[in-house]
Amino acid sequence: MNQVLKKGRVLPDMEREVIELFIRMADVLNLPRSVGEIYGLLFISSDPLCLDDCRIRLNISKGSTSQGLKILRSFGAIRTVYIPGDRKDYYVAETSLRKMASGFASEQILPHVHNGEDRIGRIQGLLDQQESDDKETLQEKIDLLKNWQKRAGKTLPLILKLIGS
Amino acid sequence: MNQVLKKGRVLPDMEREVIELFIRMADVLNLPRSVGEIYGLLFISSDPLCLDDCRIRLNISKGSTSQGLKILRSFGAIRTVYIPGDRKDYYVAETSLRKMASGFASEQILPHVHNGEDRIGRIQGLLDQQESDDKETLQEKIDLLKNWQKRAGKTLPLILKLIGS
DNA sequence: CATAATGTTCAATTTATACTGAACATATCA
DNA sequence: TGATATGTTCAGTATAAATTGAACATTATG
Repeated sequence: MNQVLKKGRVLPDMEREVIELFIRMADVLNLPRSVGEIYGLLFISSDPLCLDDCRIRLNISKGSTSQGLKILRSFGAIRTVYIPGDRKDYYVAETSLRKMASGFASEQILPHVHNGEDRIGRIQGLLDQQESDDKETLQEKIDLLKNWQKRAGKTLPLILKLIGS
Repeated sequence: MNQVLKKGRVLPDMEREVIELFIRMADVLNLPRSVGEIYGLLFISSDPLCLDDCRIRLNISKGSTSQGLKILRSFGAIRTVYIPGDRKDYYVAETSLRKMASGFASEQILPHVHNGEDRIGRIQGLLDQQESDDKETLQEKIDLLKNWQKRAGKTLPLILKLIGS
């Protein structure tokens, strides 16, 4: 099939459905819609696409496309391929669930976990310098938080293991 | 400590921090801010609170409070307690991570998983009734999607197991 | 060096989502 | 029964987030 025609044609039903699927996934993962669209397009595309390919086929702006690709790169959901004699960057979708999950965990989840750790530390500090009649009860609750935190920290890597290759 | 005074006083630093922590958690889980606030307040409160207690202390609207409590009830993050001689509903925070995670999974995650299953079925249908030169490649990709779906379905219950009691 | 090609950034705008508050439903009480 | 207390619903509004597009970097090319 002619490359130019292929890139130029409107999205057929199946591509639409696949992209829609990834839009929903993006939504669940708290990622912008455009990120789902771009990943879906790259996932179903038979060859690498550049920024403009995505922009045109999805009918979204340059800025959104650039941001979207950046986010996808940030957790390893896409990978750059070099095409000789072309200055543009071309992308393909990474298909290893393991890689993506691990990238997503470390880039999008861990920061929140660490943020939570900090905050719990600060809460403990506030309790320590406080004199109150229900100090013990409060301490129990903070201990509960610490326990959740610990379990979250341990479960995350286990999940990645479970997801396998 | 006097019950009336206690309920009426402004939120002290520690409660603020705890609530802030749950606001962040709610954000990660794609839940409205108010849901995090309400859960946080109930979590740190030493006694059950009714809708109006939450509304007043958090300074949010009746509607938000009602909706938030409904969402928290929907996945078992809070529990109603009966207080004799009072017509109001009183709530306490559920503290079993297991219960909450399982409720959250079945109420907030599984519907998306099922939705995805449906869509993948539809995509397979579209491919079946199509004659294209790259049919095999596309079938491989759909198979990949099915594989992800299957692993997601199997991993979810395992996560719940891991989280333990 | 000037021009063109490519990608990034960010202020302004649009869009999606959550929140508000008044009207409503329901239950209790006098 | 009418008045009061409690909670829900939902149309309108406010808020937060994503998107746009033009200006700006950067790099290549003639």
